[in-house]
Amino acid sequence: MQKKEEKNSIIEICPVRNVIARFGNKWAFLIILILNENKIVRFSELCRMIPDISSRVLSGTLRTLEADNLISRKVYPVVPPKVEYQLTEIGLSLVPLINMLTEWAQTNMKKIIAHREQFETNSNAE
Amino acid sequence: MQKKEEKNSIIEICPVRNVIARFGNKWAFLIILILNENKIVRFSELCRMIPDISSRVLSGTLRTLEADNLISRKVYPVVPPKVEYQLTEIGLSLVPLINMLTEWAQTNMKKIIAHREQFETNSNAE
DNA sequence: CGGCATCCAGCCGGATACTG
DNA sequence: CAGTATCCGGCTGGATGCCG
Repeated sequence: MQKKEEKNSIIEICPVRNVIARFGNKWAFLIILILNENKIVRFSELCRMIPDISSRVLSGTLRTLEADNLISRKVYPVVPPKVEYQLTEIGLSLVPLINMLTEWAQTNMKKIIAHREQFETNSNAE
Repeated sequence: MQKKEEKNSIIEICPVRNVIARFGNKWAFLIILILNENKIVRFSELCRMIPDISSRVLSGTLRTLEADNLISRKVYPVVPPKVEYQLTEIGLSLVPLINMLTEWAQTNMKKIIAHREQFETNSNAE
């Protein structure tokens, strides 16, 4: 199961990245933001709010976030099934950071993308 | 070159993630932090400071960061070659955010990992 | 020294189909 | 409704070797 036990340089062990890497995936930030705005959201609502995500990936992402206790999952034993997701306290405490990242990105976006395009043009031209 | 032109849902276009995704990779954060502490670092120094990274991946990551104007690359036309990397202003402006993320991770790390392990145990047991 | 070329394994995310 | 099962393509990251 865990085979990276050997590669224990200071950096590979570094638990910070271990933690951060979990929501560095494609959808985690967005899901956290949506849960923050809507407080309690059902699975199918998330599906509709993020049209590009497949239910397989959505459920996987939710599972990871739940495992890390960033979101909580509540199942109602009814038919048809009903499952609600919401942020935990830890998840909530992450929201301001995500917002700051988002603001930073919005602020610097234009310059970054412009520079990126120019950089690639130069690379190709050279 | 760019074939995702069609998939232009609100989210897929979302430029914020487009920007953030670039340093959501395995080494970017760490490199930015190292450059912040050492101001000016040569390629081989980075190699030594991050023993787990291959030179191929390191140079790729540096290139991406340079393309986005987060770091600058200065080549000295000497033999043997000498290349120095340092943060740009934009890169520098990102440092506080990374530090906050790091602090957040350090604060919540233990709880998160504990919860994760318990979660996985439950999943296997059930 | 600072890369790039090549090759390759593993994982991530997407499409589709099916189920309690 | 809320997933799981299966399959699969592509990208990321790692190992190695070469080159100006």
